[in-house]
Amino acid sequence: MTSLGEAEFALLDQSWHDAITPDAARRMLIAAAQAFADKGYHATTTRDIAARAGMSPAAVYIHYRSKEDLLFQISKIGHERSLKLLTAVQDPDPADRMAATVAAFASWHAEFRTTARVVQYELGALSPEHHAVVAELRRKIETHVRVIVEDGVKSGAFQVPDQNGAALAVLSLCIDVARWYRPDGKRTPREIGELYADLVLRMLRPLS
Amino acid sequence: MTSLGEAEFALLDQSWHDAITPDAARRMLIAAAQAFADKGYHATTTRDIAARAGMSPAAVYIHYRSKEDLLFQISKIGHERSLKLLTAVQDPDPADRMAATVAAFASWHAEFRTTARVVQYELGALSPEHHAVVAELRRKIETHVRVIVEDGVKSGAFQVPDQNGAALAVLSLCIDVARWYRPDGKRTPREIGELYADLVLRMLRPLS
DNA sequence: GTCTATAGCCCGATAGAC
DNA sequence: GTCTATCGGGCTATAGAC
Repeated sequence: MTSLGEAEFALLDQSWHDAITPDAARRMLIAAAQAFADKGYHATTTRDIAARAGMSPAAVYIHYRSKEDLLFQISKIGHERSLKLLTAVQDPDPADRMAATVAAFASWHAEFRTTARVVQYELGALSPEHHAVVAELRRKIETHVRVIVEDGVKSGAFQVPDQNGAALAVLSLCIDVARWYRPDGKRTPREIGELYADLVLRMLRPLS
Repeated sequence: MTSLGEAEFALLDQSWHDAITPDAARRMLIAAAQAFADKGYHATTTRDIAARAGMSPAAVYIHYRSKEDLLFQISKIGHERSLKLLTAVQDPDPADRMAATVAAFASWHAEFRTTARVVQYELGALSPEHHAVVAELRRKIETHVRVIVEDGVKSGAFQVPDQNGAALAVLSLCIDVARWYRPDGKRTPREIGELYADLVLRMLRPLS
């Protein structure tokens, strides 16, 4: 494993520390998240996951029911994390709230790109029952952003012809960071958050 | 097959008519594109593809070397199509050119969502040699958009703190349409193009 | 060009020892 | 809780008849 891989493991291990115990279960989940993010769920074998975690293929089934169960845990907790990120922003001014929300949401998709890619691109691999759980979390995320746009339009801070369309574009912009971001790229996650907060405020600001 | 599926087939058949002959090869390629877009490359079996095309599993190998070859044809021609879409816009005014470019690029990702999803989300499944061919086309697409931003900044039509960052955001916004667009959604591809052209011009316009 | 049949391989998941 | 060994099945691709 490269030192970049080790750094990423340490970051993810800290990030998942509260949610998953014991250690072996967490190691397996992080291995799965990295494999799913790299190659996609269907291209990943349970043997891949076990090898990344330094265990035998059968060890996957000690802590998880199936490969899909592993995906569900990553997706569910990942969605809960990103929703919590949004609800933590409490600024009463709509423009400030939008800027802080976009900065947090976009930079999360860069910093936790591994988790974010699983969250955003592997929905279709979930079982119908598990997909329904995650879809409910996604609705909450979408509503949260739409409300900020609506508040801004009410207060006069924003002026857009299509509020739902604008909210869709804001979410889309942040989510797509998980697709193009590379850890060795020019911009840090924080810089991406700042850049995007600025671009979104320009997009929503009233025409002068 | 549903009537929606038949309508989509007719659209794609027309779209691929010039590029792929004979008919059986084109039918197979369209079947593959629909399967890859629905479930992803790795989740799609050659049996799926053949069944969608109404042929036997072995028929895939009459016109294509492998499953990956089928993916490469879709990806390469899809990238060429979307690049051609951009170079067709020739307006001398940077703001008008950007608006027309974004409208065309975003609406293509909606109307040809099936092809676009393969183009944007299955790069990792290409062989290294095939990936290199497609990566060169992607660089041309990125450069094309970056030049419009630069021209607009030079002319004073645009004012942004980070030109590369702004070009990245514009491309990202259009590409992500392929992820969220649904044919039965509220907005037509044309309406999405118009919405996005407006939002992008707001984003790039000088602060007053 | 298209079919049926199948070779050869690898997958997800389980059994049972320790 | 982790291992080795393996089952049953589905996969990509090919062989050979028509």
